[in-house]
Amino acid sequence: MGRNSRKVEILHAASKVVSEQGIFNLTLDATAKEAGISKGGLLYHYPSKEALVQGMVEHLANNYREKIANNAEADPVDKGKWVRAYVDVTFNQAYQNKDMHYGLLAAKAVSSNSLDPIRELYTEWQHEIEHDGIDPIKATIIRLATDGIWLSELFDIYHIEPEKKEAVYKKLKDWANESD
Amino acid sequence: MGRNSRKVEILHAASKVVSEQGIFNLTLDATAKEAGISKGGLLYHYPSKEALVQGMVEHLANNYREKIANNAEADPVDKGKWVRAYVDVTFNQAYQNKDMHYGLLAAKAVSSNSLDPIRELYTEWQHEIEHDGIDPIKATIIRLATDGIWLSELFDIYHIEPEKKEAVYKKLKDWANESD
DNA sequence: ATTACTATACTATCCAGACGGTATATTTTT
DNA sequence: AAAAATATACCGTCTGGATAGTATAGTAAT
Repeated sequence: MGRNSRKVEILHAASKVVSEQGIFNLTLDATAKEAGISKGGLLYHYPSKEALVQGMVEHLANNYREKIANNAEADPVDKGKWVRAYVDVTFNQAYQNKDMHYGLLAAKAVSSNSLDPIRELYTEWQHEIEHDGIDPIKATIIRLATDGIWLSELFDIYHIEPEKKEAVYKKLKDWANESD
Repeated sequence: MGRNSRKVEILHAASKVVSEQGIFNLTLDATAKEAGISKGGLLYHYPSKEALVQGMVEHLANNYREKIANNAEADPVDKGKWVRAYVDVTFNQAYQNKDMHYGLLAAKAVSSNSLDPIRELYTEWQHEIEHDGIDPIKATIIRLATDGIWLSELFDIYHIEPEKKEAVYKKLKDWANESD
């Protein structure tokens, strides 16, 4: 219970299954096997598949929320700090650990309300971004463009060359720094 | 054979199943029932579930490609016409018929290469957008922001108020018109 | 001794795909 | 033109394998 509890390990295993074998293979058996426990053990922690997916979503939402909040807090400049935090975290941190992607896909596949924690999160961020001291429409566009990058990674649809991606990142950051 | 062939009707039925019941319920039975034919009849047209999803993806990719191309061709101003076409179609036409969404989700769920037609499509567009007479980075950002809107609709994650969405749309169009 | 956890065995359901048939054109042969 | 052959477009049933979830009998730790 004290350490990185088993429940979190199971969540990571589930993400790994989705990432390597696709949503349709996110079965209780596959997750248990990946986590190195028995199916019974898995069901002890998450009594149903839906509960497992719910756990994935809640975990990633909390993680993401914390990352962005920390990033915004650490920013010495107040104006535009939430927008910058959103851009920074999504560009630089979200890709290492793609749990966000797979959790989202799993949640979308399983049921509509399993996405509720994500909805809540986005509502919070949208509020911060619109009251961040910069033009709210411009701030929203910066955020949307960041989401666009994220979409392309999520579906693995197209790849912007690294230099181009870097240039996009720089320009978005510039905009988040401009007075208006 | 002459009219809106049965195969297309089946594709729409499959999209409807995904939209109303989620990916996990995209079964051959459910699709057949929705299309008003028997399972055997369905399998006559699409010999496997994978073939069905492949059909969905190809159909929506062709549709989308055509829409954007028509829009770009109809634009009297050459500079920025592809960017404007992308923004216009995605904002104003893609949402009515959400086949794009569900087809994409189904493809992502089924297998990696079933997304190939979409990849090809995006590669084409990216090329046009980067050679559209406006700053390629700015053009890319406009496109990414448009994708961001699309992501939010796809996952039904958050809703920007209509006036705000309209303002975003206007600003993106403005940018696509600037000389820069 | 209670809690946290594991493992095995089992049930009931679901689903993809195969298969054998039917009905109705269309084409070819005679 | 009649008969025979072929192609197209379905229908309904069956089966084998997979899967969610249950039941239960345990073990290890605190």
